[in-house]
Amino acid sequence: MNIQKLIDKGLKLKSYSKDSVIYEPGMQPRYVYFIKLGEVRMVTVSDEGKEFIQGVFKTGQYFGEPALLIDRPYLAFTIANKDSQVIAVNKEDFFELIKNEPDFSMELIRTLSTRLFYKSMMLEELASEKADHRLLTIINYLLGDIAVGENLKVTRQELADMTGLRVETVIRSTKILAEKGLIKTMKGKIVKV
Amino acid sequence: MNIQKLIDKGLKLKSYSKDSVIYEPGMQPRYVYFIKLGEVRMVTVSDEGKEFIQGVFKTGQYFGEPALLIDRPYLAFTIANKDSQVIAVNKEDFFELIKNEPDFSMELIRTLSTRLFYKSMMLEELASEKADHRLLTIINYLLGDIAVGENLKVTRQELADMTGLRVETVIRSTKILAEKGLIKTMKGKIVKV
DNA sequence: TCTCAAACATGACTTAGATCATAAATTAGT
DNA sequence: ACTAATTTATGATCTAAGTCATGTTTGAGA
Repeated sequence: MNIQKLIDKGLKLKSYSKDSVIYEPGMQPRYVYFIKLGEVRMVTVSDEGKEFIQGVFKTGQYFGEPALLIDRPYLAFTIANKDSQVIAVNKEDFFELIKNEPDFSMELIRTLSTRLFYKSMMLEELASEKADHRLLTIINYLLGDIAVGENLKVTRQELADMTGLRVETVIRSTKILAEKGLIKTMKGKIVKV
Repeated sequence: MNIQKLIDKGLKLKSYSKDSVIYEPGMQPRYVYFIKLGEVRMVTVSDEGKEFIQGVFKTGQYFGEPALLIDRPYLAFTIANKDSQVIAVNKEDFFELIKNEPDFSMELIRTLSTRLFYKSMMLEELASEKADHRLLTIINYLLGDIAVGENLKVTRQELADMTGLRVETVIRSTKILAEKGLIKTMKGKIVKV
């Protein structure tokens, strides 16, 4: 979906400063959010305060549709990772978009499928595999996005919040993976080889 | 989607006997499967042989689209839970369906959203919560589908395979939940109150 | 280049849930 | 109604990962 098109339609652009909350669990969904600029993380928080990163959304991507489409309160927080500008598209406009822009509708179906695929993979990992395997799987997944020689701009804490492990475990496990030669690290950072 | 319509179009009806495999991990997707009659489970299996139930699909539902839509090999097995009849719709026909049947396209978007919602919920559970909480969450989820007084036709093993726990743990935990009055059991079966 | 906060590291101890073994209760098929 | 096969049950260990405590390294901003 072309963001400019949405702006042309007169839809409102909202700004969120780093770490501000866009929506939180329990709220009734009213908008789908298209990111014009910035980055947003979607996290669920357990009763004991443990965070789990459900996803990260970047410039050009959108989030919040599933809850809106099936009309159920949000499960997660979405929080700006950086100062961000988003366009909030209300329900009616979003349904219009699906109806009248067949390309968008197809694109949405693909996006949802991709996310579903990722979640299925992670579910399998969390349900069945132990720390090392779990870690290696997301590391490889994240490495897919970057170029050889680059390093992952992700902290151990973030890896922990994506795998359901604790920082200490992630630290110990990455060390083991590096020793086994399954990943390469430089000054703590994980680099693509 | 109306199954009869698909049959009228001359699409082939395939039969699978209980426990036969419809597709397995690694295969390149060629069809989307509409269930005319029966029931199918989608399971991933870890290296150590542990099964995880990704989903269960019943008469009138369809499965296998995400992999086909994003053109990635299947992650899971799908296996007939009962003798089943399914219509295999090939890629071209499926894309036709999305393009030419706006109702179907909307329905598909909603279906994908619902599954995404369920997976997000389960991910949060597996990543952060302990056995009892995890179990109670799927039990309540499953109870949503049945009437008061009815009991869940799910074995402890199946609950284990949905939560990533082991049978013994599920057995011990259900007992605890029943003692706490959070669920009700009769002759081992969990009943809706 | 110095300082402070964030991120990484490591050891010691605890624990939830896995594993293994064995038995009782249900259910299904004849 | 009777056997065989599932499914549920329970006790005794074992272990991966969590927890807690206390460093050390790295990097961002003055």
